Amino acid sequence: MAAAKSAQSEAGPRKRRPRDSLSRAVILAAAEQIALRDGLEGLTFGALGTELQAHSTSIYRHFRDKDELVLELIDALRAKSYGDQLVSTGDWREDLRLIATAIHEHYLRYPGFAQQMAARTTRRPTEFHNVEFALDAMRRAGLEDEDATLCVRVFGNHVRAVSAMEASLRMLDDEARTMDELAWTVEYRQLSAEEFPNISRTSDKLLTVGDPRLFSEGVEMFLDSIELRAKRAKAARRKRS
Amino acid sequence: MAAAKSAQSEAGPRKRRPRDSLSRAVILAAAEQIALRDGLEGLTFGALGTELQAHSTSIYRHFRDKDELVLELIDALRAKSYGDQLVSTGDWREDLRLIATAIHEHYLRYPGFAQQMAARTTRRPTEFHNVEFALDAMRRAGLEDEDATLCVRVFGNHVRAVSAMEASLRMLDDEARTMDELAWTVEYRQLSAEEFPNISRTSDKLLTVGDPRLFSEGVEMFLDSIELRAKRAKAARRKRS
DNA sequence: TACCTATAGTCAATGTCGTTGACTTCATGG
DNA sequence: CCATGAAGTCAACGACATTGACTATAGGTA
Repeated sequence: MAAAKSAQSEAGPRKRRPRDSLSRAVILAAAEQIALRDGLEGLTFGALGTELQAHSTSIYRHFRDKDELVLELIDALRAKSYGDQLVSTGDWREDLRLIATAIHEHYLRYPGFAQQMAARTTRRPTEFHNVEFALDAMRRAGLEDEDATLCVRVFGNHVRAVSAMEASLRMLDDEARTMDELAWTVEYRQLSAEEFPNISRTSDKLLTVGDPRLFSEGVEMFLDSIELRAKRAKAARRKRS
Repeated sequence: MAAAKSAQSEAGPRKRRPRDSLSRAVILAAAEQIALRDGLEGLTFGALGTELQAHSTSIYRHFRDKDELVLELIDALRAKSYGDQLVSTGDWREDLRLIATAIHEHYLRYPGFAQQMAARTTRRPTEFHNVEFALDAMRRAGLEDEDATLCVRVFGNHVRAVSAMEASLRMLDDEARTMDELAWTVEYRQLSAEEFPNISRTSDKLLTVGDPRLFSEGVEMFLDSIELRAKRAKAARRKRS
């Protein structure tokens, strides 16, 4: 109730931040701290202000709006997380597993950003590098350029979309998640055998939603499918010549 | 400036809604109208109040909070959209295409709900029916129960996740979407051929993010992969006996 | 050195949300 | 015919992003 006007914990006439002590880099670092600690929903201008010991609206001197800040943050996190890990092993299957795993783990590390990371194109070095890396693996698998560009997109969409969905599962409140998981181990076993014969027969084998095997098996199925396409292309080439 | 206190467009002392004229069903119908017209972001309690000609907070007499309302709405839309369309053709590939297409189209029809529809388990008849339908197709494809349950999940996750991602693309403001699409037709063609040889070579063949071929090709790749698994299982059975 | 000015940080205010608690109305049934 | 409580209303709250007016200050210029 004394003199302290704003939410400064200690007394004293809260001082103004020194000039030029804020910058995009400083703000992004603070944003990363908050995102790691509280998730994306905790990343508000208010929280940023507290973290920076600055007024929340000072951020508008450096970013046009929150969207611009979030996009920059996504790119920074991506570069830091797997920007330097993508080194070819020489084995195309292993390389595609590598990039899929890197993206999957990255999304699960920042589940609050997963949705935006999956859907948007950042057109930044990290993204270019990913595409180049995957295209090269596809070529070594034996795909023609047409198939390679198609498969890069289909495979990339799969990896990003499924990772984002898994991530969004982890963002649910405990109550909702528990209910959802329970459904697959309880409710599906109680369905009538006449109406749902296949579910009844296999109900003890049904996987729960977040089962870790799902992602890796999905990747393997794509790899098989790519190999099949390469064989077909090879056969077509032989026939033509 | 006259007597009208609230935002009623016409004069007159806005009347109270007759007792018991609201119900979950009435509110859900209004919510669907708004969702169709303005998308999920337009579905606010304020908008619901206007649509119903009722006070926004009256809704709390029928739904605990907004989340409960949204989940109910998702289920209603799903049942209406493809609850009765899933009739087997006898051809397992065609059946899996059928359910994939139904889900894909449904998600694109309600892009604002796609994220929530993809991630959450509703454990309602429509969902049970989908699983049963897909399991049956897998069995007819020749998969053992272990593989069938796995593939149902992997395939289902793929379809829902990719559809949700495509849907979320359509939710971006025009500005962001235009920029993102332009990237694939312009910026990727300007990358240096030394640093990104594969991109340079294939840049005229790169598909744009929302290309309709991507979804159907992804489905076909999965179908090929499922067929391959079935063949392997058959071979293993023959060997064993 | 003393002043100017562009810029960075601050602050108060606005508008949009979801949600709450205190009201008012009114159909029912004792 | 009044008491009860459920259904609709309303004002207010707190969180949020964003805006425009302000104020202090670093760096250049006279």
